[in-house]
Amino acid sequence: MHRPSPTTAAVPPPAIEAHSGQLQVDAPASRERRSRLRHRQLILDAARNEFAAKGFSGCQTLDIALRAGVPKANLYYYFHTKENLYAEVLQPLLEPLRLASLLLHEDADPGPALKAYIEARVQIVQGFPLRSKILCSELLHGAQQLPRTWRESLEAQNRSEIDCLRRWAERGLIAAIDPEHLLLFIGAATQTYPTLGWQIALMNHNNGPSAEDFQGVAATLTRMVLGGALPASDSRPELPARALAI
Amino acid sequence: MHRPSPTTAAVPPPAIEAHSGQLQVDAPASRERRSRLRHRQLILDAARNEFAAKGFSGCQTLDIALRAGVPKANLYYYFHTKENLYAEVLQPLLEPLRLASLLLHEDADPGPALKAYIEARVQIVQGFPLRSKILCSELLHGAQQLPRTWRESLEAQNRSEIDCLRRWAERGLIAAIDPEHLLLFIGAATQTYPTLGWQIALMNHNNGPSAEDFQGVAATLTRMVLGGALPASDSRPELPARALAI
DNA sequence: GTCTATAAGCCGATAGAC
DNA sequence: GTCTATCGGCTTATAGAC
Repeated sequence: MHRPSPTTAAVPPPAIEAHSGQLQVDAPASRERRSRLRHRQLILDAARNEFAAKGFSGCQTLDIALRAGVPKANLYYYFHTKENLYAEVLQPLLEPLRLASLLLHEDADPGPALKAYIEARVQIVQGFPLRSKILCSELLHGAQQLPRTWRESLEAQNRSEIDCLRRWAERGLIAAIDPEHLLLFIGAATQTYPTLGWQIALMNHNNGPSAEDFQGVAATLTRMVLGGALPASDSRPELPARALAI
Repeated sequence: MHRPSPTTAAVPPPAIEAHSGQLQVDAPASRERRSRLRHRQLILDAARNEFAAKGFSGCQTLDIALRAGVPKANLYYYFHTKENLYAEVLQPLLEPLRLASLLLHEDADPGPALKAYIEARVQIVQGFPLRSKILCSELLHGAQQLPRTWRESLEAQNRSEIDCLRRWAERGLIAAIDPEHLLLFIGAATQTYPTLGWQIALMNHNNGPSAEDFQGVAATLTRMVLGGALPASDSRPELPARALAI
């Protein structure tokens, strides 16, 4: 597309923002205004957790209100509908996903670009674990609850990424792996933690994945993708592409 | 509950069983008995599709009944509750998953065992695409709708697989990749198709993934796992495990 | 066994007092 | 802006005729 080459990190802002919302940023506002923001944020936080735990149709607005510690009507005062609340919860995910997608462009060097892309995707999951989980569930069911524009945007990103990988493969820069497979694979793997968080709870870490876990995900995934996707540099076992199937 | 056990169709045979239910296999049964089985199967087929499309709480029993072409009450006559119907839909997945899990045992040769495991997992997804999707969504939300025994069984399998990988790593038979990461990774990737089927619909194939697609998944995944998980046979780029992280 | 008609209660959303 | 009390519709499940 049109990108100044993937230097180091990818997605700029999302660093922490894991659980509690941002503090009130503007000082001069009146007490009412601050309260308004705070209540909105309380509800958004509660909604994020409830949606992540039970899905859109699996959770109730009453539960969200109870978790937020506000009356249910308050929730409708601020967000009007359950769908709106859902969309606002997911909102912060869109821009980082778009930026990550831009890392895969035809003129980039596949190795560093894939590495940066994987790191960006992992960072998104690390920075927005619950929202990533919600989005995963949403895609799983056809994104029926997503605003049309969001859905179209995500579709376009996906097409662009596939095109990039396909051209790389045509030019012999990466192995002739189906671009769809590679991409779905990266997407599935980076979303591994929010997706299969249920299994993770069984493991040694009981308080959710740590920073080291995410480092491990990025390292493992990058290693596997680069090991499998880049053309064989020298003599590797060289598995015949079809020999393993079914 | 109180059912005379569905004689023919149960758990053992599931070989194909992709979409439509099996035909009536036993000849001598009375017409009523056949009709009973056929109606049960009609409902199960409809339920599988509805649950896969919208999730447990996202779909309604009325929709299932309409899709099956039977009155809603019929559905409750056969399955009593929505939960029961859900569990019966998922049932055929359990034994294949257990068998696949058994492929990872400490005494096996890691390379062939991992290859066989991946193929088994991919075959499960290929043989039961909708059920796999349903189970994925179920795990995503904490398996809250699964019978307790099923949940415990899946947990035990997961622990066993992790233990196997850990011992292999301790003995130097595979690279020192976190077993959890490798397993989650394989699970996420094999479930790629049912998980992200929505994105796949955007691609060249509009009628769902073909047998070639599944071959490609198994090949790609095996190549990546073996390329990344097995100890470097000779001189490979050799990415330092932590250099890539964040 | 099959199906219509309805019960029971849950849940998103709102009216309206404060 | 906040909250209680409640509506109205939807959804699981059943009663009871056939």
